[in-house]
Amino acid sequence: MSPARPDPVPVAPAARGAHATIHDVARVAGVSVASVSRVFNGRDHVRAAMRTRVEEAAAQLGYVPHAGARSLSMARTGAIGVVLPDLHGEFFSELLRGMDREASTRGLGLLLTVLHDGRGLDTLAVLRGQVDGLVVMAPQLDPAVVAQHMPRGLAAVFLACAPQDGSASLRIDNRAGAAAAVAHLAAGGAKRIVHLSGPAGNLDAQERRAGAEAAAAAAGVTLCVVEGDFREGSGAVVGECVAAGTIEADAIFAANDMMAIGALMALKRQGVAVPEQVAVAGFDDIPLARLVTPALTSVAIDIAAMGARAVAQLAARIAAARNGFWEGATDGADEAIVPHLVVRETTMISRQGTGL
Amino acid sequence: MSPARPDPVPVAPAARGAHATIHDVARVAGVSVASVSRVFNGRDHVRAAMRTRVEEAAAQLGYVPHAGARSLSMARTGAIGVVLPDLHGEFFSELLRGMDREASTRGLGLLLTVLHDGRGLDTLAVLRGQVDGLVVMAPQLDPAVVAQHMPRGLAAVFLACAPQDGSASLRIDNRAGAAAAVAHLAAGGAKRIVHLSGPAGNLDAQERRAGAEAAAAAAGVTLCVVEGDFREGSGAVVGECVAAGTIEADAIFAANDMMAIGALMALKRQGVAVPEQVAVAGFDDIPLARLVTPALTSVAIDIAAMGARAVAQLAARIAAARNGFWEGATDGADEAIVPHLVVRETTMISRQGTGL
DNA sequence: GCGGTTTCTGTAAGCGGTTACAAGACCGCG
DNA sequence: CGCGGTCTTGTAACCGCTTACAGAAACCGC
Repeated sequence: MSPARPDPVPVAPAARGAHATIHDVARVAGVSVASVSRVFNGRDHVRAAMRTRVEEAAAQLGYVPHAGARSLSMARTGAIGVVLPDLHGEFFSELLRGMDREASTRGLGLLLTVLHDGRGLDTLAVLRGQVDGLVVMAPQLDPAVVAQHMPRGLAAVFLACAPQDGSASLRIDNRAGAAAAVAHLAAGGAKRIVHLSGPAGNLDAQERRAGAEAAAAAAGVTLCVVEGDFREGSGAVVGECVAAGTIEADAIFAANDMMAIGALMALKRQGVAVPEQVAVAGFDDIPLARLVTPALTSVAIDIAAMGARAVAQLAARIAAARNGFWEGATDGADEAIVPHLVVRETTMISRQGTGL
Repeated sequence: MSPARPDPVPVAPAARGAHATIHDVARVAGVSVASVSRVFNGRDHVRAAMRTRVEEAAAQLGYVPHAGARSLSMARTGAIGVVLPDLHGEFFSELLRGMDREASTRGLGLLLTVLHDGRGLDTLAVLRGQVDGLVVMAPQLDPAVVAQHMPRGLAAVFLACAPQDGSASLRIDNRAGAAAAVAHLAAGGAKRIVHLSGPAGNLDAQERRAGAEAAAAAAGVTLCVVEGDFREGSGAVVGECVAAGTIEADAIFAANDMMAIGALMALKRQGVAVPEQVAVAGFDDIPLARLVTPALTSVAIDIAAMGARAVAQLAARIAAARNGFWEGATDGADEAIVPHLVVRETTMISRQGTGL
């Protein structure tokens, strides 16, 4: 090796289009980088004179700290990863809205990752070092597979999907919600209820179905199940069938609102009176539910609150981890969110005088 | 200084809850960190034997590269910042959906930042070093202020707001859309149209209003403007007024669908026939528009496509910047998205036999 | 005027990767 | 067997920032 290396050159006059670094500020202000850092982070003792010199230099250079570098040395990114299934409709805007509300009060950003049908879970790994924790919602996936792909040691909260050990989770009490809807339909006089379920592989769908079946049994009414896909189209098909008499029923309970609305529209198109001839209820209580005519009875979840809660819980776990409770007894922390029934026109029957 | 410092200790046996680093992998595999890096990044020549040793060590330790460190040394984060006004409803889920679609095919993540009413723009600065570029949508803000807060040298695309110099922008041709709606109402026989505008400070609102006024003038019909707030409530108020005759009108053109729906519901409640007595049209064509009864005529924008386009344009700018075109002549690149009218029941009038 | 504090400020070692550069391994050939 | 060239691999210098630690400066009472 040549004894004198080619002289590192002080370099970087912050010209070009590039950004000024903390070194540029230090040089211009005639102080050390440590001092600049102190000025920007407050806490430490810095003399007023130096503070103003640094601030002036920074302003002059248009210096903005580099979040990436900062997060690397502080081992804290200030962002949380949100992993969601393919986004559709109001459910997701509400969820994100709630998450954002909570995250922004804590000074956290939201890094969105959508699990598209095909590839997907590998992207989870990529998140290490880019986020402080993860909120994962993947009702369509096998929990074991998800667990396997989780970056180890990263705080996580699971939302509305099968619980993982060692991680907190937030679940919707689908059974209770579905049961409430079916009980309500039965109380309104329905005798033959058709349950339009979600896809068989989906956990929410399974639980809602179970709740519906339990309530039907308890109320002594018959319940037949038709599998749908959570989209308007499958609701329409069932609506047509009921209207045509192919399926004999006096009430439809759909596992989500979009299917309920599809059914409702189909019934209307076919001239079937709702709720007089067939009552309809959905699940989720999307904003649209109260706007369709007749307004749709639905099982409501405060989606935004759920999102906010998930973020709050994650923040707590992150804090705990930072304070040394490594994979300690901090787990558990499973919460179930109990939905409530919102009764509207599609079930306002008084066929038996027992309607609510 | 003591001549022998306290011996740095090789440390970090990847135990604890922490993650294994590239050094751990190197140590276990008995190679240098450079080699591990090479194995993980493919490109370079590495002998098969070493590759497998490294891969085994990595698998054994559950090693996952640290995105933060990686982005620091490569000066590329793999994420783009999305800055949006307060999220509401389907518009945003569609927008995000489109952005995500485009971003994920390019291997980019989406870092969401919502500009809440009060504080806000300072958060933009925080993004430096955390994202490779920014898609900014801030129709409610003064462009000059936004420009001032932009981290210098960061690629950006502005969405549906006043153009910034040096940055690309994507705009909705609000004038054309509003004009089409008003022209359609006039063609259907409307003589006195009330335009329910958005908040005065909002650029979209201003442009839609201008388009409506121009079209009304061209068609020789009277147009009176009432300022709303883009939410259902203000639509309801105007609906009530029209029903009560406080405002005399035979057609309502609202600057967005939620207000149109609010008006529509109010009219229905008051027993005013739509479209026979009063026609109604909205703007945005949210999914809800076709589901209300009667179905709402609206000006449609392919929101998801717009989001996708914004991301694509940003990706192009980022690539350009990386290739040395620093704030070069690459600017301009302004695109306008022309919306189209979707005619539905609320304007299917044939009062004059001229209805569409 | 000097040791003992207390308060600043600078030096340098990380954080976890990438990568230019040079050194070593290996090969074919005269 | 020595030599130039091609592959592999290791060393170490960054990327931009934080922070433990130590040195300098200022202040104090004697």
